[in-house]
Amino acid sequence: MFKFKIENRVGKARTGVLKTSRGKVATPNIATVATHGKIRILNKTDHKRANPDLLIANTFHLWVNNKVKEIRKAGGIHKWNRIKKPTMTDSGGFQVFSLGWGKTHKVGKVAKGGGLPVGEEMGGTENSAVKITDGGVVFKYENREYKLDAEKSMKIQRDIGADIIFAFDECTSPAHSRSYNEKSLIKTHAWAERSLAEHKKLNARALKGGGGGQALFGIVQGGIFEDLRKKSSKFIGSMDFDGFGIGGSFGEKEMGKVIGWALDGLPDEKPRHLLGIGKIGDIFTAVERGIDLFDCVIPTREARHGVLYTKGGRMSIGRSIFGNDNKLIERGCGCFACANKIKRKDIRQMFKTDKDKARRLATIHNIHFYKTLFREIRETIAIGKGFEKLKKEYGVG
RNA sequence: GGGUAGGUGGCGGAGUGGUCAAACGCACUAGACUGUAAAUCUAGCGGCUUAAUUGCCUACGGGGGUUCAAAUCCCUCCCUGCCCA
Repeated sequence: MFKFKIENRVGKARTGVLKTSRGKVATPNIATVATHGKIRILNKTDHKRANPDLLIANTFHLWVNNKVKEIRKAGGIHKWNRIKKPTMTDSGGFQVFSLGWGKTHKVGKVAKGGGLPVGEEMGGTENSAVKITDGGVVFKYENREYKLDAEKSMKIQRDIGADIIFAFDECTSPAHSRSYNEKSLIKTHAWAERSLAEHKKLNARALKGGGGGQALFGIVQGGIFEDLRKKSSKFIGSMDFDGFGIGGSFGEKEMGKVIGWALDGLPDEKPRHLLGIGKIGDIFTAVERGIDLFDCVIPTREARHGVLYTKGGRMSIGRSIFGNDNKLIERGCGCFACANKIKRKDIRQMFKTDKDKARRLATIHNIHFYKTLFREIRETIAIGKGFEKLKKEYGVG
């Protein structure tokens, strides 16, 4: 089952409800990253404590770690990890970038500043780890080769059995030229058609066999180029996807514009997911342009690295100024750590003496923080006021 | 009492005649992290100074000596570990 209903609107921003067979997700919302099927460092109990609304696992990493067979035998990811939360899987398209050009160019998907590309294929031209052809992609990963394409990604994602899956695409690098993006977009569009066709086949078979259907989201690419983004948006938006992902790379500065172009040709009534974005400021930027869903490693990865989020700002809790800070991580926070009266100086100390525990508590706190952020965003949209004020509360603007 | 191994930065520990303010760890300090190569990575870490890796000063248990030159060789004293009595 998959349904999406928009409930409130303020300008282009909207709230809605996504219904899956694992439950409802109020939007806007963020999927917590659970690459290998569970959130890093958290145990079973911690997952309940953190209680994320939505999870996203990763096709490529589950596949190369030989987990897919196990998952299929167990009857899908929800039975395998025993986490009954609406779940998505990414297609492996991001690894085409992160393990390939991302390493060559030494950049992430959001380049510092903006104004890229700096030049034609800047920062290196040898992408030896990932070979990309019209047909698909060959990854050289840990001394083995893995061949992935649209059909294969769909099959694997079917085996994993998440509620929402993504089309196979190529995420380009922020250092890629216009001409590279043009050629890449042709591939991504062809792969979108192949993904959709394969998915329809597999989904029909699954539904006939009494299994659960999955929703498939197509992905808009096009780099930082207005015409390419709009073209992709129109092309992908006209296809029979259940929802859409905005993928690819850009610079910090042009993010808002790129999101606008990428949403330009999408049907209004279907959900839009901004892939891999999750800094607080970026979330506000995206929500006010009409994004419904996000996913990002920031809350969990930074937690493990000792960054705790509060409305007052990010705290690198290892800093010496917190050595004597008797305040709670955040006053009024209802997360497991704060409810247990963990003080800043305590968790700082714990990062030295019991790192795993500190990382777990920090992860739970940050997930809770993001949940609160999104709940408040939804509330301001629902009552039609307070969005700008909320931005300020979160130190944005 | 005899023997033996040692004493280097906050700690552990390289170095055994010149290129040493001194490898490498740890600790400490600061920074990064945007569809997880990430339980990770970067940088700094004697003092003062400079636009600068620029310049100066202090350091290898204490004292003395050999040498153009010593943490490195010699003498002596002190201290520590271990073994024997």
